[in-house]
Amino acid sequence: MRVDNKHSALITFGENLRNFRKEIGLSQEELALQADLDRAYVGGLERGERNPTIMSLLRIAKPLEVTVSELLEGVK
Amino acid sequence: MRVDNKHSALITFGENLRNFRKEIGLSQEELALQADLDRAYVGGLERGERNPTIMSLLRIAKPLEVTVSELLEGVK
DNA sequence: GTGTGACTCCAAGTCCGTC
DNA sequence: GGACGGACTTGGAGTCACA
Repeated sequence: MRVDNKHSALITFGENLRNFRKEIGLSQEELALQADLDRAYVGGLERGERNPTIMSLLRIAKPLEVTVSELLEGVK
Repeated sequence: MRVDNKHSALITFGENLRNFRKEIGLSQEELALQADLDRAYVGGLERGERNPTIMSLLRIAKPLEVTVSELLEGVK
């Protein structure tokens, strides 16, 4: 299920994710492939519609070459 | 269900959490109350047996007066 | 290349308890 | 105060088709 009531924390995380992804010049599709995730799932993360767990954050962080902590900078 | 195969990322997070909690001088029970979480759940987090979501991290971070990013420092 | 709704499956998170 | 377990409900993980 998607997060209907989008929380600002998830929006902020999604923006961070999108920024990091673009910096490295990947498409959602390419990132999804490298993170071994579905591209629709990655898209949902960027739009703040998902509330991922630490382990999911870890899978996303690795191909972006950032830490989980960096992905969550400014999240409150 | 509890996480049987404890991942090092979750162990690291659990240690961070325990350190922050003790610094502020709260019991697991008191923290759970302030975070509006179950006391058994907070214990499980500290032991690295749980894989929390961003929103759960946020609830824990608030009473500890730290950021989610700080809670996940060193997690990889 | 991305957004979105709908779906299944199983883990996140709750609530009770004992030691 | 903290570790741990059983049983339960909710919601995240993961996937697909189609726009």
